[in-house]
Amino acid sequence: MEDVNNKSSKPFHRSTIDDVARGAGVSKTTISRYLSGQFDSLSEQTRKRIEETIAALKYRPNRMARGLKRDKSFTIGMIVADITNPFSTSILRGVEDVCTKNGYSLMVCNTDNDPEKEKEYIMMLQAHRIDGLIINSTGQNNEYLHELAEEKIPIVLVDRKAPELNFDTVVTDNVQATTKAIEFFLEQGYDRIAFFTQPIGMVSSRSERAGTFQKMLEAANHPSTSDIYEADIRAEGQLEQKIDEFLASSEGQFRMLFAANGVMMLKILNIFQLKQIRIPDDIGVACYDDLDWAPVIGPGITTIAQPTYSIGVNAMERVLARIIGDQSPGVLIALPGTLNVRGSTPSKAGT
Amino acid sequence: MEDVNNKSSKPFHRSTIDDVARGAGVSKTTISRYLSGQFDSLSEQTRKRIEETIAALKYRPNRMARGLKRDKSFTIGMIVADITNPFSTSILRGVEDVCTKNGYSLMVCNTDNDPEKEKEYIMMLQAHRIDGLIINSTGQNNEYLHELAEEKIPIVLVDRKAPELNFDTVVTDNVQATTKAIEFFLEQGYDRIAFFTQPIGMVSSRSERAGTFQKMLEAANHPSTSDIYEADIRAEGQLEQKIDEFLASSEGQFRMLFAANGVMMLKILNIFQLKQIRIPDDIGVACYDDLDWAPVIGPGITTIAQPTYSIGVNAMERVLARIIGDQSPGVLIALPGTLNVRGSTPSKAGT
DNA sequence: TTGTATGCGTTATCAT
DNA sequence: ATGATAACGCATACAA
Repeated sequence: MEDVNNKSSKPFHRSTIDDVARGAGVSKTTISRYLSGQFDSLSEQTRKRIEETIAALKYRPNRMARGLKRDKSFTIGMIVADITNPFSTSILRGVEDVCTKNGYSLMVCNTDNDPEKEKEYIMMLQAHRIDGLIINSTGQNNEYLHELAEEKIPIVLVDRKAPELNFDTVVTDNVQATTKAIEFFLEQGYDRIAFFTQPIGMVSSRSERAGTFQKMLEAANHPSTSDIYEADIRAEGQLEQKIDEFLASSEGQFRMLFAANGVMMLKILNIFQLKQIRIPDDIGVACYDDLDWAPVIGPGITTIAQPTYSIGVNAMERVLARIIGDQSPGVLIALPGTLNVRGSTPSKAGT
Repeated sequence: MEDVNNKSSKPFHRSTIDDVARGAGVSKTTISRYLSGQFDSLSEQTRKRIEETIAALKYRPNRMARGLKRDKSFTIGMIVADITNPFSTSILRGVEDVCTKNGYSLMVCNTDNDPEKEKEYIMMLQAHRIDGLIINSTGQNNEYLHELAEEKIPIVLVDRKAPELNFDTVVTDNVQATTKAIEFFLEQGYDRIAFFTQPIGMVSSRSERAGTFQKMLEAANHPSTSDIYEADIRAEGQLEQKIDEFLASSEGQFRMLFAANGVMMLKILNIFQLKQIRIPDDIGVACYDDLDWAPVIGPGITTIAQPTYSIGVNAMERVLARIIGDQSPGVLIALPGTLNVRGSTPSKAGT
């Protein structure tokens, strides 16, 4: 069996533009012209000869060399808070498709919502001279983002706004989506509605969702105006404690729990299961993110589908627009969410 | 508000090693020494001056230039069949963590199991002069992979073997994991066990799982020896048809369905839900991949947890080993899976 | 239609 | 302990 890993066998020579030039009997300038598709300044003859030589030599232009010369890496950086979250990967898919179609490669970085990691990644991507950055930011590194922006590198914010930065931003229209959901919940006649979210902090998507929740319940003069529960799902026991709080305070009432994202919903459902709390008999539930398990759990979980793939596509399209010279002020793109009603949110009347 | 996107404002100058040299009043060679950590050949004085200058100028070494010179990009390529599958992202997490710790960046590519896309990505990564490749291959592009290997680029196969390639390979120990699961199913006393898989083709993980299933049932003289169903989950109606087939043929028997991966399991559960087939009353189920919904669906779904994160870590560690010179023949690392028994697979006796 | 020469931002070799 | 210079692989201005 051939030992493909033996580095010492022969000091492998990767062919360069010079090799191709020599092989085709022309200058490297001519090869370069071929590579950049300037076929009209090439004779049919030489063009064919170049083609053959490239194939024979298995020549692949070195992107680093090209990038160095043209000051363009043809790679895009993407920083996500949690690559494990289907929300992120779906956006990633959208970004990737647009990248590929336009000849860009994608460098993916996962921060676990850790500002320190995020900072490291920003600097690393900067060192790679990325041509654009799509980021689901923690909001703690605006200084470094701003530095990137000063270098004329297009930056697009995803899922989280940062008005002070004036970057292009692509998000779900959280006010619209939340409004639609709450309207429905109110119609169903719930006496108590709990909103469960991860710590709101400065994360715009969280504050918009919680804010809309509160405003609407106030407007409806609903008893649950302050039933907003913040819990760090990584902190042992914290979520369960908040759940117990709500369950105790709403004992016997027609109630539901609205989770601000799919991952949190799943954690909550786990806890419910341990406590033998039944859905929707003991409590109704609904959440953001229409993940693939939603139809299958219990009576089906009511969800708000976010236009994730589309968010990715739009984000990358903004990057491209900036690259080709768009200099207008930062644009905000808010894409509508969709409410999927399932069995987990019955009406008080009994439909 | 400052217009950070206005490219024409001032022709931004990104500082280079020359700027730093000038600023610190030394030669670029000295700066280069500093950058590569050769502090023992630098006076305390100049070292501090360089440090200050770098900070003042916000200098970031250009990785393309460095890569060009040293013939090393410090980036790793990762090609996955489906980034949307939690199985993939979990591996990705492992790969990423090891990358970051060692100063490597990660280029992520998603093929949708399309050999053509895969080929494009391989060539693109080659053009970037990646220092290593981790790939969940379709198996249709061995020619190009081999070409990469000839260029002494370490390649690690993940989840799928390709013995003819002699690459390092990291997988779940499918025989071990499947054996453990089937032993359990047999103990539970099922009269019929269906194995549902995506088209086996040349994918080693699929064939090993199906093969082990078949061998074990034969050894046990079990009636389900040929209850192996292949279905393309993207083909409309195909999965449902196979399900109907099995349901009809096993009517009234104590039976279960074993799905070869989590995504497929979810599709099947969807179909069961539509048909109002109850778990485990009408049929038991189990699957590969211990995804986060498993404990929460129905009575809890029995699963085989794959050591995904660890697969990623091991894969990247193999890449690093090759980079620092390991020239031994391709290594196979088979990591054990874990059986998680839940309510979806009751015993005939009634436990 | 084709070629020559220079430079992109680094590192490495050889001096001093 | 520090510098001058060449070279990495390519694109571009300028010539021919």
